[in-house]
Amino acid sequence: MKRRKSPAISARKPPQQKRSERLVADVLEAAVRVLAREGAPRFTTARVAEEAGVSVGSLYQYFPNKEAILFRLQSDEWDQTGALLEGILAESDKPAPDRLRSMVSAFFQSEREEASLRTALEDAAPLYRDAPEVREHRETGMRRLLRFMNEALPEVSASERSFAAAFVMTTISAVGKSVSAEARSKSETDAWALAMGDMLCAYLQRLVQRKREQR
Amino acid sequence: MKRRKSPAISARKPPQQKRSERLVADVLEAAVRVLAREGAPRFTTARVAEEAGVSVGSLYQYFPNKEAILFRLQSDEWDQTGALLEGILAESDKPAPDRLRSMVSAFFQSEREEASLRTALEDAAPLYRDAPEVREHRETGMRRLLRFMNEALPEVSASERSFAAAFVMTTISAVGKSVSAEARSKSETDAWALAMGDMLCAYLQRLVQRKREQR
Amino acid sequence: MKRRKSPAISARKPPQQKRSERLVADVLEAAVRVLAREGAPRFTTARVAEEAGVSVGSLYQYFPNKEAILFRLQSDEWDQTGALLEGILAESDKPAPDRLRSMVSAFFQSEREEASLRTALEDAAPLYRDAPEVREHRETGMRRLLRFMNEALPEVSASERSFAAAFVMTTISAVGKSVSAEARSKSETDAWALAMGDMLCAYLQRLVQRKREQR
Amino acid sequence: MKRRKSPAISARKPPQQKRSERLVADVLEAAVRVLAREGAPRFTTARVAEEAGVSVGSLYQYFPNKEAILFRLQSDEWDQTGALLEGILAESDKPAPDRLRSMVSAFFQSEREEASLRTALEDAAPLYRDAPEVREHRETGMRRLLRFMNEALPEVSASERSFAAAFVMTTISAVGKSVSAEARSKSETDAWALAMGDMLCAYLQRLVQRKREQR
DNA sequence: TATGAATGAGGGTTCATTCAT
DNA sequence: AATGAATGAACCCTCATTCAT
Repeated sequence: MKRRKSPAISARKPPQQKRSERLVADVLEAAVRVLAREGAPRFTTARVAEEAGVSVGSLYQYFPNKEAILFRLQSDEWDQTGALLEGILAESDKPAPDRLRSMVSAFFQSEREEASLRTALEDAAPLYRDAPEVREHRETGMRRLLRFMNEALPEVSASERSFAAAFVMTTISAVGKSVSAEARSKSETDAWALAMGDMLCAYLQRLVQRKREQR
Repeated sequence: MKRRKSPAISARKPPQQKRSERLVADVLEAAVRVLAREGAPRFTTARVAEEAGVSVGSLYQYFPNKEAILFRLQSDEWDQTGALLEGILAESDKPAPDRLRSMVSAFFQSEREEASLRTALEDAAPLYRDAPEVREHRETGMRRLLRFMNEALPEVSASERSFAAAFVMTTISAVGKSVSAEARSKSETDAWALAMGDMLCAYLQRLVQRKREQR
Repeated sequence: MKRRKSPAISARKPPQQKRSERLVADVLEAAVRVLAREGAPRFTTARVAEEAGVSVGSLYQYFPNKEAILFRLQSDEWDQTGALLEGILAESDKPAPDRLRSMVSAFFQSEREEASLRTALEDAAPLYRDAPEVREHRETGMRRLLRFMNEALPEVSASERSFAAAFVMTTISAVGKSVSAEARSKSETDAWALAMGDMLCAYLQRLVQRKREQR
Repeated sequence: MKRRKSPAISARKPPQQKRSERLVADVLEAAVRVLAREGAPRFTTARVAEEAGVSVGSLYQYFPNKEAILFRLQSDEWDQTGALLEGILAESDKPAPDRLRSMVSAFFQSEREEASLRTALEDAAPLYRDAPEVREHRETGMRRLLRFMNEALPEVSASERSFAAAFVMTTISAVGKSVSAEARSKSETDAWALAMGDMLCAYLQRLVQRKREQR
């Protein structure tokens, strides 16, 4: 596919006054509602502005374009979830497998709770996906997981650990999306999280065993 | 998210004549090229018609709307891949785990090979996702996998098997998408397929062991 | 000044049918009216379409963008005037100075006759000025004038002749614009043409004399 | 073309305080930079204000609208160049033709030196052209040139002199614009000034000769 | 049956100007 | 006096779909 322009996506200016902060917050909340209610294809700046009770002009004073709003939504979400998951992975008093399971469960539930928003954001991904800012988020996430992996798989070589981290991250995040897309109930989501936890622990354990057998 | 109109998506009329079949095929091939070359947002009926060397009018004789073309593309793809994977899973002379691994590998590679098309189709998913026909495909896929699971996990209860099938299917398909989206090399894709095979086998094995321990 | 994108400006497709030709003609005529009536800043595709009794969509089927309409207007005008002037300059039975004077007069009058259009087109020049097609027109004009100069100034060196041609061309065209901009009466325009003719002839004569004195 | 509203264009209030003068000067300098850097279509009040380090509100305290800024730029330029040229034309110890040539040269060079600004101002002309203040400038210029003509062509009738002045003025100014638009080098500009000087002198001389022959 | 011209609502974005603070 | 947030009409352009030929 031809690479298409991916225009600036970062916030146009940092809201400096109370008034502006309120406006930015209003816009973002309105965006969430529009996205969830109307879906990605009907997510337009005009609709967001109207929903926010604000003029389009004002909206464009704080977001350089439509993509920026979506990216901001996604970015905020990543930040929140990221912090949550990091907290879980860092509880060093618990055994590593338990932490992994908890993390998966927390992640799946958080995806499920705002399923319609998640799906819509996913649909809108083509609009912000190519921005360089996205990389950073991904890398931050990777660093967090890697820190956990270093602790959980000390015997395994660095390169293998690195691969495992990428593999686990992709798997969790991809399956998480699917779980939210199918909008299952809380208990059903738990079942999925359990299975995923099982599977990942089995995988990590196998990595360790293999290492031991090599000696 | 509000359920939006999901207009008819099935072919408008079964192509009854050689001429028509040719036309439908031309359109679909053109659609693939347009999608891969221009991406989902620039996938328009006009462009497809032009690429196919056909008039828009003719195109609308055989497809009720744009979504129908996309759905047909996806549908054909599902049919093909489904058949391929079923073939692999059904090779009853090989051990089940080997078959599972082969299947994952075949699937990941097929996703990778037409990555740009896959990504574009994924981007266009909101346009056809809500159609009822999609369910059928999913169910067909499930049936196939279930048949394999019955054979691979005979000791496990039917309900557990059913869940495992859904879980495995979702995981493979979700991660497969990610793999194609990142457009990795053949060898890198192999590494991912290997890891995924490992992980799934570990998971299934664990299901069996747990059953045995319960006795 | 930073160079800004100058998107394609040539006709989108050659009108192939009677119907289309009619449409293109209607649009161009409407464009002339809009330009003359409302001025360059209010020259919008919507207004042109409405004036032409045509939908915007149709307009965009034959012109890739607004600039293209303006360029086409200018281009047609250049073609017409160019042919007219070439005819005058090529009347080899008349003395060269007479031809030059006739040419200036014809040019000034043609500029005056559609003064408001000319002014508006001039105002819109920034929109099409950077297109490569414009160069061609200028070069065609230069070639024509140069042919005349070769005949009128045989004694003068080629490089001097070339410079003189550029100089004469720029002068006539620049002053012609001013004349039309000030929308003078026919007789006043004649006076200006006369003066310009005098001046140019004096200039050319001086070039020749200087050459002779060098010998 | 319909006469469109030409809103007040003169400075909103005479800057009475040092602070205000500074602000007006800052805005004008910023305007020059914006115009030269971004071109006429991107010349916006917001950009000018930002470049000047001033709020839009302040800007509107001293200029009633965008056009006023542009007009002021043009006006200042006219004043400056006018004074320069008058100085040259008034050097009564030199022969008239020499003065005329010097004047042309000075004018062409001054146009060339700030070519991008000149072009942009020219592009913006539709915005301020219709203002009555423009007439005054033109008339001031005419008075200056006329004074020179009276001295250079004493034998010629007043009406003829008057016409000649208008003709010379228009020619120089029109061709000057073209020269700056094509952004030639200093030496090339000199060549053009030389030719223009030659031509104008030949023209004036011819006027005189014709007068003498009439006697 | 095939064509492709025609439609026009709707999309994203800009900008001159005002006015509450 | 100075600020700069807010406005919203207006702009250019696209595209799914129809229908006269």
